[in-house]
Amino acid sequence: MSDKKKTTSKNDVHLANNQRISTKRSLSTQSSTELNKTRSESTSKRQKSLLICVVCDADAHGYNFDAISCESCKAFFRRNALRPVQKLKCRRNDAHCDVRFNIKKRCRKCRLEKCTEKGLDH
Amino acid sequence: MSDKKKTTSKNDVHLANNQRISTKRSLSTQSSTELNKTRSESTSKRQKSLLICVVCDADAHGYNFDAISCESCKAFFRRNALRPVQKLKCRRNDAHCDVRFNIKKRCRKCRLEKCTEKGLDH
DNA sequence: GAAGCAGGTCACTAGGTCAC
DNA sequence: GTGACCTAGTGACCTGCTTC
Repeated sequence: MSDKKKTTSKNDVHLANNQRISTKRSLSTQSSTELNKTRSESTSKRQKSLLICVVCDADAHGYNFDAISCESCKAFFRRNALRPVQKLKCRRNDAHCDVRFNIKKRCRKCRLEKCTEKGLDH
Repeated sequence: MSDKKKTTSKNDVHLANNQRISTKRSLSTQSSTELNKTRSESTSKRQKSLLICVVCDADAHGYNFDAISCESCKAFFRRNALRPVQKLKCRRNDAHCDVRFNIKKRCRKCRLEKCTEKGLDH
């Protein structure tokens, strides 16, 4: 667990308030510049709800599987990461369903694809 | 899903004893901030039979299709939600049939209309 | 010790099933 | 067609490990 961290610019934190900062945890590697945000840097108190999930835009409070993600996408990805995407069926057959948090019945296939696309890594 | 959490006023729980509490689950969407109801808040033990169906006044034990509804109205709505109401015929032609649980043959059209009116959402 | 995250747990509900 | 029961998916919260 833990450390996941890799930070790529792609991992700039997407704040709910539309700011962007890079807060990747320590991890790894990429340019260290991006990773700067240390825990303390990003203000000692983790801006708990200033982050937004890269998958569904819901409030997030940190990294899960190497990406800023919310509790529900984290759980979703945990359950489905190992499942072959092909086994899932898109609700609309066009594979571009909206999977944002405010959508009632989110397409599992599209949600899983978006997780992968956004860099969630199990 | 979840714990339910969010509470919208329309979703205040209608208790049999005439109390109201809000226990909405997350449903959807609203801002996640609202979702705070914790498990314990909504009383740890969901007051299983204190709820009454908004459609037919039968005992309910939680939300179905975004409204406090009983098992039978849930099944009814699931089967008929997508059916055009116009295709149904009111048993009395006045479209105000009593659809409470103690009525023997409930008018399908009026029952479906009441479901919609009470906010059941598929 | 504090903080962050992976994984576990469990209340809750949508949808399926089936006797009637 | 109805309604009771069952099952699987969801998401909030919890637990434990790791790092600082």
